[in-house]
Amino acid sequence: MTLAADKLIAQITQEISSGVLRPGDQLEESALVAKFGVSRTPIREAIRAMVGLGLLETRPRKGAIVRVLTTKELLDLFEVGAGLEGMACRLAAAALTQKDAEAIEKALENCSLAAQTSDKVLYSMANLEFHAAIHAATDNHWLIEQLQNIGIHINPYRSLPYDIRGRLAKSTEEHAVICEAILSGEGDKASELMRDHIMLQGKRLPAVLKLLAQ
Amino acid sequence: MTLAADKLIAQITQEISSGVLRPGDQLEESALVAKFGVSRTPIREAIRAMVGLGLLETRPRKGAIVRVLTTKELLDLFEVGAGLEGMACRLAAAALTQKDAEAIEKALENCSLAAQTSDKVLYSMANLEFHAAIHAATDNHWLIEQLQNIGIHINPYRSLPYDIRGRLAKSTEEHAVICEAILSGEGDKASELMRDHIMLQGKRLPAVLKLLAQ
DNA sequence: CTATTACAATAGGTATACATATACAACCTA
DNA sequence: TAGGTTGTATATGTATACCTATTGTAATAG
Repeated sequence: MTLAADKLIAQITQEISSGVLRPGDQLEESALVAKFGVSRTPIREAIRAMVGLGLLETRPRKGAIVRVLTTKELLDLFEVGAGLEGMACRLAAAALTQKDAEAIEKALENCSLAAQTSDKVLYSMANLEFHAAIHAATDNHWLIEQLQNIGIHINPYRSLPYDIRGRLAKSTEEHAVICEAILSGEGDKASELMRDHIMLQGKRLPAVLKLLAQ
Repeated sequence: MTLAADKLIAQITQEISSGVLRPGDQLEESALVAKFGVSRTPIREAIRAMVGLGLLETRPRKGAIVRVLTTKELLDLFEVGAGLEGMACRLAAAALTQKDAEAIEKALENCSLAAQTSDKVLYSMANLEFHAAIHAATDNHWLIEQLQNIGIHINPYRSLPYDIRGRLAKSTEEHAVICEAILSGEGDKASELMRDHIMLQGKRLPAVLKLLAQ
């Protein structure tokens, strides 16, 4: 027996993350009423919750739009994300269990396979799996939540980051070194490697944004 | 013309942060209706927004309570907070302006003065000022938001952390070393010092929680 | 005396009605 | 013809009514 608002939050979040809803898009309550077949009350509750999560923004009497991030804000977000991903590596190295280690290695293997076949969609999934495996290994739920939230925010802006020739193989190599550092307990080293790994993508962000703006 | 829900969010957040509302306290909608003189609609909107912010939690048909953090969750929160505070130092060292430097030094001086007079309330304020000055110097608004949110969460649990003899002076010393590292551009060093500085308080958290539980 | 069930009261979940501000368009005036 | 003002339509903000699930209490049965 889930609440109507919770279902709406999940659905709308998914649409934002997947790019169906794009930054700046207006969310008209009446349209959502028609679309989801519920009254305005749960719609408005979902909207307010997502404002709290930073996914939407509202202006009085102007309704809700999907939050638009400036290039500066996105770079800030990347910076924090890179730092948190690094932190995750450090904590993972310190708290690693056998199960965690196996999950990370499995994900790394999937990355490798996807990179060999140059399958971008598959690689994207394996990439997420790799990072998620590290997150899980931290055993720090607050950190995991923050990283998930940042992922939702960043996702719409990284539609085509893997188009650069040879990037898949390079990225997998970086993953391998990070994985090795975590498994050997070198938390600080893994942390810095991961931060650099993420910031590398952040550096390309302005170019990606230019493409998306066209 | 601010929205009713926004005012409610600010008010209730303040009450949580200041300890008027304690973790686990029930927020009855009818009581809030009576207290604030608005209808249930904006009340519920405020509640949902604060759920998104992580300050409240709701169970279906059971309404909202102030989010209760287990000791584990609080330690996780401290860990992330320490990491982000460290990150703030690193970024501050990299982006420091003259104005920022002066603000940090001013705050450090206030810490020193408060420590000399052993004024715990004054020290608490100066301490916040010191950290806020570093946050501002990062020029990373996302990071600042996260740190503020974590502060709101941690605040209710640190009512009496400065009772340990000599802690004020010691803490100020640590601040001084951190300040020096930032001002001299040693970001990584400042980052680690700050992380240790925060984690030191985190280590004492279980003891503090035991006191609060009595 | 205790345990279980049923009923009632209460509080949250949803729908809808009402109020108001904003935006757009049309018309009037200069 | 251009600009401003006014009116109307629409969408958001707020209030309230209705419904349902949960909880507590009381009564009855074992």
